[in-house]
Amino acid sequence: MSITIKDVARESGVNISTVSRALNGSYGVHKETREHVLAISARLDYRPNRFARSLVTGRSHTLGLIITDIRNPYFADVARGAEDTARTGGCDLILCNGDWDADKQMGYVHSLLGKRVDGIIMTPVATLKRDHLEQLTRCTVPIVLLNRAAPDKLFSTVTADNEAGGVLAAQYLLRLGHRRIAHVSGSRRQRSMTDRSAGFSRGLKAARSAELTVLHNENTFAGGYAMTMELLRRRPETTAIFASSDVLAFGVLRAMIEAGRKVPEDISVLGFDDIELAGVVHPPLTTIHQPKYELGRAAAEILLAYEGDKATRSVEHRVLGVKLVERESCRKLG
Amino acid sequence: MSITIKDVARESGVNISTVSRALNGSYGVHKETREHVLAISARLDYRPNRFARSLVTGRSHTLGLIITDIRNPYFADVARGAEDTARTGGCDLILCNGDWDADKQMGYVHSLLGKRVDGIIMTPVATLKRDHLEQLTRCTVPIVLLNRAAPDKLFSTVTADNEAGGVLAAQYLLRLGHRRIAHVSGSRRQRSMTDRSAGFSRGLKAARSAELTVLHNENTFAGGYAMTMELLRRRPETTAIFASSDVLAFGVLRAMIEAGRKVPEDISVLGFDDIELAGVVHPPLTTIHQPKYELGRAAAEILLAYEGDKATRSVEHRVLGVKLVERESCRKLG
DNA sequence: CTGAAAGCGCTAACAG
DNA sequence: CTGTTAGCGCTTTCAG
Repeated sequence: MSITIKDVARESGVNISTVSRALNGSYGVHKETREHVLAISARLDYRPNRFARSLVTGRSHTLGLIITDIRNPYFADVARGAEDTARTGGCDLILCNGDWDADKQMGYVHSLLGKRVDGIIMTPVATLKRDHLEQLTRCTVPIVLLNRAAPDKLFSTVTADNEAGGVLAAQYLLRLGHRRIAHVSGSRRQRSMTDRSAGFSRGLKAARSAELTVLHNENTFAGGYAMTMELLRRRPETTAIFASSDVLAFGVLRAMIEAGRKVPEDISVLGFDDIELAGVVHPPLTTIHQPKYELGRAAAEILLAYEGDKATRSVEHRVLGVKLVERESCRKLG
Repeated sequence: MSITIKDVARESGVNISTVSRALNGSYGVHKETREHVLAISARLDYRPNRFARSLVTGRSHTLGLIITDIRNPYFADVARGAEDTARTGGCDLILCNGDWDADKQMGYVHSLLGKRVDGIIMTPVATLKRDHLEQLTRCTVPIVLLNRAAPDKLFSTVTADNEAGGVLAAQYLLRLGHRRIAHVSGSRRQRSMTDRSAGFSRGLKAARSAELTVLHNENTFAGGYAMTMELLRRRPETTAIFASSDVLAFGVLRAMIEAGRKVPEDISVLGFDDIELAGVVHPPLTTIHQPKYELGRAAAEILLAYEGDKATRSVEHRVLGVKLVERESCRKLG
């Protein structure tokens, strides 16, 4: 058995409550007493049992993060932002990979609830049913939803301004003189994807002469590749492609290489996300930067703020800005 | 306040100890009683307080994972393997980003110790001093070291067979007919890097005529780029480069593009790790595959096994095999 | 098979 | 400023 507050108390010749006070820095302990206690507990390598503390305080100093898969670089960034911030606020972060599986996600929620985490950050999968959401609303711990634009009255949300990013993409391509444009995107059921597409369409409307071809497939390298192959067949005259994610754009790039079309000489490619490798592929990908790290940070901040005053647990919605990062995959036409 | 075991007991008209037994499946509860209790607790949406339980059982059902940065895709894979396995064993995983900072790492260790985690997986930074290591040996919880070949008597370790990977790389390049070979690597202070280099040198010795140029720099994209630029100046006759990591290899690839040297036509490039993007860059990178996910899994497995019998906590060392993955960045000479 | 009771280690009133 | 005491919610003997 490890050493407890009693040992420290006995060793320093004071009562356990004095030890507790000395360690927690509450006022009302004589300076010398405190220092003595601190010295003893350091010597004994005393480590307060967080369970015992949490049992009485009701706070675990732990946050839960439920994402789909940490191997997705996007979520790794988010996780890092959340962990750094949680740590600053004295909290640990429990990592949960939900894998697009609604039941698995809900299983994590329940597990975290059992651990009495102080808050949960989650990227809800689109397949989360009303029933599930209702369960969430009944939760006693605060939940922050990531990448869910729908401004719920029940949960706080943090999301990138996907629609504005779509508009930005459109404006940029138009400015470069492109008119025969294609858009490859992921699942129509994922809000972040559809918002980008909506913004893009809206942005293109500014130019009457623009022609837009839209394709959907899964949001993966393979999906981007497949859509591009189809596009080259159906619309070989296309001069620019906007992909809803960098991963999709990588698939586009790969397809272009195989089709012998040079980027950006023959065709421009624009991505979304700005994951680290966007700057590494060839050609370096011009893309819409999304503040991934900051997304995680913002979510954790909201949760930490709740900890301060449990009373005023008002719902909050943060939308973080996006921006264009010009590299070398797009060029001015003509 | 959330609902407790007392509420369930009262509602089902039995004693709390009966509820506890019914829920924990221990024998000695009448079938009907158990079912009744289970029904009630489900209706009440009862969630046992894990703190209270842990306080008495002494087990937290939580593992800690200390890595340098989850944004490194390599660690994301490891983390995923560890999380999946921990979860299977009924444990949560606390994520800690230690950032190559020995003090930060030790801070995490102490924090996790306070939380009474059941075990810690860590990638010890090379700068961890003897003093730090001694602190670790005094820990009451089991610690598994990742990527630390030195077979300690004090800690269990899990590592990829880096040296064998280096040998594999040498044999492959020799088989392709290369003789003027370069090797770009990361810090000389990182064991996983030096093991790869050692294996590579040893493997090359098989061919008397082989000439080897070795360069060191930081293990990043930029490092690989810089070393390649220098190499092209100093040894333009080189026909093949072995990089100690895929990230380094990406830097090499980039430098080649800028220098107008075609891969693999003009020069072959071989990586190490097989991160996901190795197959996506152009040309797809031939590399030594390292079982990242399995590394995380193995580490978690060791910890979970300890949980079973705390008595037989024998130190264990696992070395996982590596293999060559041929893609398109190397070619046969002549 | 079930109930009563003793803690696990700590914090937080309440006295002194 | 410091000691006493009563729990936090749960598991686990020990009786019955």
